[in-house]
Amino acid sequence: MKILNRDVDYAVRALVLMARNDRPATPVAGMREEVRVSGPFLRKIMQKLQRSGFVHSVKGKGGGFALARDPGNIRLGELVSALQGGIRLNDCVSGGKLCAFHSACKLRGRLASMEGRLLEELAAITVKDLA
Amino acid sequence: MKILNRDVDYAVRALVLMARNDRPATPVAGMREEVRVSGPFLRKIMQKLQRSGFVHSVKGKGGGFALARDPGNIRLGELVSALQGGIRLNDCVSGGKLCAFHSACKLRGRLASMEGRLLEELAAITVKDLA
DNA sequence: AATGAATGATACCCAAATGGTATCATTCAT
DNA sequence: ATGAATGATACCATTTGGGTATCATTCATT
Repeated sequence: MKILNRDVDYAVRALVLMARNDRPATPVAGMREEVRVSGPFLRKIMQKLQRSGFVHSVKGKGGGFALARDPGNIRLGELVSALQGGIRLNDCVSGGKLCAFHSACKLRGRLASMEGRLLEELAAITVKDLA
Repeated sequence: MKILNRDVDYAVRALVLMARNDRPATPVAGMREEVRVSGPFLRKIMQKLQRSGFVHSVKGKGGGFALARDPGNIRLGELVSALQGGIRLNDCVSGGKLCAFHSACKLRGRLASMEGRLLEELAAITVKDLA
C-alpha cells in the first residue's frame, strides 16, 4: 500500500540535513526539531542507519551522527531496503509465498518487472539530489 | 509496502475464471475451490466487486455472479482502486497529509511521478490479458 | 405457500505491522 | 565525578489486513 514508511521519511530528512550541514557530528537533539519528530524515535531510526552503515556515530559528550558515505551515493532504494525490508508488490513476486497457480500465473512476470522498475527509480534518487 | 493485497489477488482469480467460463451466473460455491479461498471471504470480495460495478449479481436459486463489463476493459488499476483504495507511495504524495516541508520538498514530485507510472502500468493490464 | 439456494449487509474477531515510548547500559569530553 | 551523548532492547497503542459469523432478502422450484 504505502511504499515509504515513516522511518524512511524521517531518515531522508535527517540525512539531507546532515548532508547540507556537513558537521563532524550532529546529535539527535540538534536534528529532531528540524526533522519534526520526537527525540527517542529519531534516535531509534539513526541507530538503524548506523547499523546499516549509512552513518557513523560518536558516543559521549560532543558526539552524535555523521554521514558515513558520500551523499551522492546514498540511494533511496537502499534506505527502503534497510529500514523496511524492501518492497513487494504482492506476496507471490517477492514475498516468497508462491501461490497455487505459480506456473500458470500470467500476472507474476508483469508484477515482477514493475517491481524492478520501481526499485530502479528509487535507486536513482540520492540524498545529494534532495539536499 | 505491499501494493496488491489479498482482495485484489482473489478478485483477479475470480474474474479471470468468470471470463474464461463465461456463464450467465457463477455462484460463489462454484468458484471458491478454484480460487482457493473460503466461501464467506470470497463472497465478501464479490460483493465489493458488485458494488463497484465490475460484476452483476443474481440472487436466489440458480443465481450467482457474472461479469458486468468486457474482460478486455477491466483493468488491474481499477481493481486496486476499488478494492484497496488506490496506492500511495507515502502519506505526502497521495495520502492528503502534507508534511511541514511541503513547499520545499524535492522528493514529492519524484514520488508522485513514480506513482503515476505505476498506476499506468497497472491500468495496462486487463482481465482479458490474464484469462 | 413452503423450501432451499443464493446474494446483501454488517458486525465481529484475530494477528501482524506500524508508529512511538521508556529504560537501562555504555561511552567519552570536560 | 558529571553530564551529554549513543547502544540495545523491551514495551505499548493504534491501525490495517485477513478472515468469520450472522441475519435479512431474493427467487426458482416444487
